[in-house]
Amino acid sequence: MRLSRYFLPTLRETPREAEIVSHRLMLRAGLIRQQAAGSFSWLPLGLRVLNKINRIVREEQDRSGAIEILMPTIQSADLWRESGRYDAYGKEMLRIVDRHERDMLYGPTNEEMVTDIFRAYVRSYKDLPLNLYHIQWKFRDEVRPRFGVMRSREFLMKDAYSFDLDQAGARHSYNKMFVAYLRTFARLGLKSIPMRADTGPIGGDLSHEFIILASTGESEVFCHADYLGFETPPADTDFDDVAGLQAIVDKWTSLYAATSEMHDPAAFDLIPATQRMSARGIEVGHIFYFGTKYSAPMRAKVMGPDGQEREVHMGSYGIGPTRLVAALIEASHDDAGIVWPEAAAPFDAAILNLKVGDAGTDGASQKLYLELQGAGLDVLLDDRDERAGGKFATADLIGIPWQILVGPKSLAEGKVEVKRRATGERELLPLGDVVARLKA
RNA sequence: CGGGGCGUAGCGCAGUCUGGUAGCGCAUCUGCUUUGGGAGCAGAGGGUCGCAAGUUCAAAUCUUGCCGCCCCGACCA
Repeated sequence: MRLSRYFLPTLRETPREAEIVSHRLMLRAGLIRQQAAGSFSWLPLGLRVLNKINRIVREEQDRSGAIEILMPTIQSADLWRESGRYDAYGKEMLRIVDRHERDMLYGPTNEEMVTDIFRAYVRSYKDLPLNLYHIQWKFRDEVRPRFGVMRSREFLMKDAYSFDLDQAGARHSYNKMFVAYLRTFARLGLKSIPMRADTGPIGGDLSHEFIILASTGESEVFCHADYLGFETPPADTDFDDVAGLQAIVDKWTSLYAATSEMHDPAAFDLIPATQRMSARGIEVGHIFYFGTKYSAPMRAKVMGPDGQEREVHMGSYGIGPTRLVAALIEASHDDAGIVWPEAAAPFDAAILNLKVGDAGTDGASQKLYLELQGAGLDVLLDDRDERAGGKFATADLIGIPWQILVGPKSLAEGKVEVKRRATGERELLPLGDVVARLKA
């Protein structure tokens, strides 16, 4: 993409309403625009990041055996009356009446709807286990939206729903998501720690929040420092290996870890003092097992091997991609701007033509641009007729992992300077070596 | 929902107390000079001062009502 033809509205000054660093940087780097309280448009650069996150989320959901669908945002109130949640949910749910005076709602979550899909088609235990997920916009009419996309009213959520014949099966489904979540966050360059959680309005009796540590995090967390050294389950993990998965989950739940709501100071004090860690954290995922909470009132049953009908055991599993964008920034930024992990970066590399109009730098920039694209990289070419300083500031602000400076001085020796955003390291490389360096 | 704050050019702000020509910086546009870390000079464009009613010869400024946004608390992916 040529920056001169792109839509990248960066701001030099921080809009007044933005308080936390991720919100400030998202506005300044031109990722989002606020449209109302807790409601945001995603601008081109922000959408790129969001799409990259979604792709990783999808890959790990698919790897674990979950299957993608897409359900509507607007739901009928009748489904929610069946589960009893239409009255229970409260004012957070945005209720709408259509032209025929039918009660509708903008979905805050999809347990009822997915249960309806399930019961319409699945009759036999032989079709289990089943895990259906979608990535869809949700609306929760928060009392107080804040912190930009961290707590917005409209937000994107990956929500998965598992169906099993019994509790043991459901436990395995839960463990699959548990491992998939560990992998998803790790691939985004985040160290996540599963913490036992309150089950809240979704209900149920087994639940974990996945918390990433960030000094500006919204909640206080307490955990054993050894979690930071735990290894992420590898890509070739066998998700059908019941005992193997259970062993991974057991390991990742073996040490103390709790958010402030679930904190037990006595248990925390049992950790050796050097390994006691209290920090700030951001919740990026939440998983629940809730048994027959929905299958019972909604009569989602299958025939078992013994010829008996029984209610399926369910779980639900959420990740907020829009919130993850903010969480990534909270976890990784500096005074100059965002420092994207490579997996989430909107572009892999930026070429900075330091003297637009100069035949040498113009030609070299163009050549590099085509070469890097040909090598399969997403490249942003800063070909604006602007001073170099502005280009550096923009590139740092939007956090592209690699910056390639094409200026007349180094070019005189046939070289360009390659800079890493994360470390600030620079090296002078012959033009022809750039592709190999970035691919390495 | 309780408490507090703020709405003036795209962004950041001054002006409001004490009513009297609507300003500053950045951004934008034009020209020239510049080009290795947010350039310099000269010029230009851009405003229902959140909305409405009221007071007044006169309202960004005073009064009342409403709307929007932000922060703290309670609540939450």
